[in-house]
Amino acid sequence: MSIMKELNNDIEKIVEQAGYKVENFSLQPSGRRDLGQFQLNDAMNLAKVYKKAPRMIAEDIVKELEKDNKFTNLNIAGPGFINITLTDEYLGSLLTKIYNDKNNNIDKREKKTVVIDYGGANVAKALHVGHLRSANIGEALKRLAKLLGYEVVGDAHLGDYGRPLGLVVLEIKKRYPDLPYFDENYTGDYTEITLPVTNKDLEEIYPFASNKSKEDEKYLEEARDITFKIQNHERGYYDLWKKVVEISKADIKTVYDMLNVEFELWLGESDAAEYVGELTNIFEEKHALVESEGALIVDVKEESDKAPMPPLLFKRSNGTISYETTDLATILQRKKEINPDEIWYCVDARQELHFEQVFRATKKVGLVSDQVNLEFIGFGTMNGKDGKPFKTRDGGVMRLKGLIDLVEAETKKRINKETVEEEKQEEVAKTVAIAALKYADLLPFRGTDYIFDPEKFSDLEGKTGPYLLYSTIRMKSLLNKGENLEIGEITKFKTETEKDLALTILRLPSILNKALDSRSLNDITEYIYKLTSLYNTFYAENKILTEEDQELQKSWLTLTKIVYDINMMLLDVLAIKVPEKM
RNA sequence: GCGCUCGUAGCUUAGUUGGAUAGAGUGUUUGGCUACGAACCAAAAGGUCAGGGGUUCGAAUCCCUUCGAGCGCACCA
Repeated sequence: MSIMKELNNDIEKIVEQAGYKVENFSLQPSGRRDLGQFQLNDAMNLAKVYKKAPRMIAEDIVKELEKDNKFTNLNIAGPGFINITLTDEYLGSLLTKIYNDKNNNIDKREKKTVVIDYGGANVAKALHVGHLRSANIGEALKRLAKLLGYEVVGDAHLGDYGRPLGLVVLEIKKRYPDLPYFDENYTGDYTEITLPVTNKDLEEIYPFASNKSKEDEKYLEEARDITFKIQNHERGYYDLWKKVVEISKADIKTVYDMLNVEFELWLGESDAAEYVGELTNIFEEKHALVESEGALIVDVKEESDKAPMPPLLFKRSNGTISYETTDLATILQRKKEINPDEIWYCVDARQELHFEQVFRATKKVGLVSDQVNLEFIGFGTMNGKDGKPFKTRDGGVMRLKGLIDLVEAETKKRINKETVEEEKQEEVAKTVAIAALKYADLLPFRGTDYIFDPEKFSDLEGKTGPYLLYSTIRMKSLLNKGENLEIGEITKFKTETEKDLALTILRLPSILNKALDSRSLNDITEYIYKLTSLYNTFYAENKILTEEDQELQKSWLTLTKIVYDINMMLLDVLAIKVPEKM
């Protein structure tokens, strides 16, 4: 348990001793630092319960608090705000405990297993800027949940199934009809064949085939036929499909690697396919499937619905399964293979209705136990400056790789040529670029749409990833230079800045838990900026290495180390790497 | 039409289980490198929290309403 939580519990007991019971007691950082470090707002609410003037209640509480010598400057303001300040000695001792063990500044949670679905990349299509959010948010949520004690499994959940792949295989057949894959008499091993198609070709082939299928009915019919063949594991077509997936997956992986996104599982829609039969049986046993206009649907309406709820499409009139069904099969698969307590879907907010339908159908037939929490974690759309979904100037989507290159070109210009060895400069430029990109993306609240502007991601000053890296590296450099000096205890504060810094450090456990509760990273991105900029103020105010008061110097170095450790931990949660120098 | 998400400084935004004086960054103006890394620090100016009404000790936050924006509403995924 964090020391802040202990302090919170101590004060709750003191309030009880004063004769008052508060629901969900929580000590809050003060909004008026001129009056105190912490504030208790409960006297106003207690006034109604105990039918007593709030200021009288506040006085009772303060009287009890005064008995404890770790508090100072206790006062009551306004209608009954209680302001609490910790003595320097006590505040310093709290920080020393955090220096000794960072678990004193974290509140872990009860263990549970969570699957996070945050990939959604499609085979044979380039990752575009729209994939940035799910990758960043999902990866960071996963790391945050892990830090707080959950078992977490991230799944890339590749879009590797269905008609798009049929189209790609068809187009390859048109272009290279002589490949052994299409030769019925071929009896050799397909894995030994080198495909004359690169990932780059695939990215061109899919849009080409997709457009052609819209104009050419016969072509579309052929694609449907090939899709069917692939799904039935027909020799040749199935093997070519696997090859295409393999090529594309390798490329997708390199982009995710750049973003420090690491999936525990690289499963795809096709991996859930083998569960469709079992899934259909379950739905049939529960009599949940209804025929409608030649298709099989599941009625997912509920009485409390305010809006019309369309039925879930289980099987299309042409016999193929819909992506709702694929998602249902995936839930069944995860239940059988992982048996998680929760499944989180980190996807674009526009998919909310789809997942609502899937979740309802899941519950309707009891696919997973009622205890299992299926959660839709939607994020806002990336819009262009015109307020519409972002498009490049020529109307296309901007590739993720292109965006990374763009930012990298900016960071490259700023590399410190004197501290960074020449052979490392390119790698450092990339690391800093990724930091800029990820931090800018994680800064706005998850739920709302945000304006995507490539220039915004290229900002390297102010509230940005590079600022955090720069400051953190500077702390490390300072600690290295002072490695022979004493460190390990905080006994003295010189200015309010240091105390602000100390109080900000103590807020960490509640920030982490709030972030996990709201499934949003902006609490963390805001916090790390606040902490770092406060540190930079402190850094500019004092000359630490030449300070003559050794007790003060020791306190300062200890403070520096604590902030440095928190920064490293939080940047790791955000999946942002810190170079040695930049 | 129905539903969902929103509207905060010139721009991008935080704050939304109700708390005291709405915070940042950027841009503009200005000051600071012969002190530990200036991708830094300091200061100024910039707000009818879309408009109106209500709830109460207290509203950017909750409720109602008007205006405006984006998105979704079964055989694409």
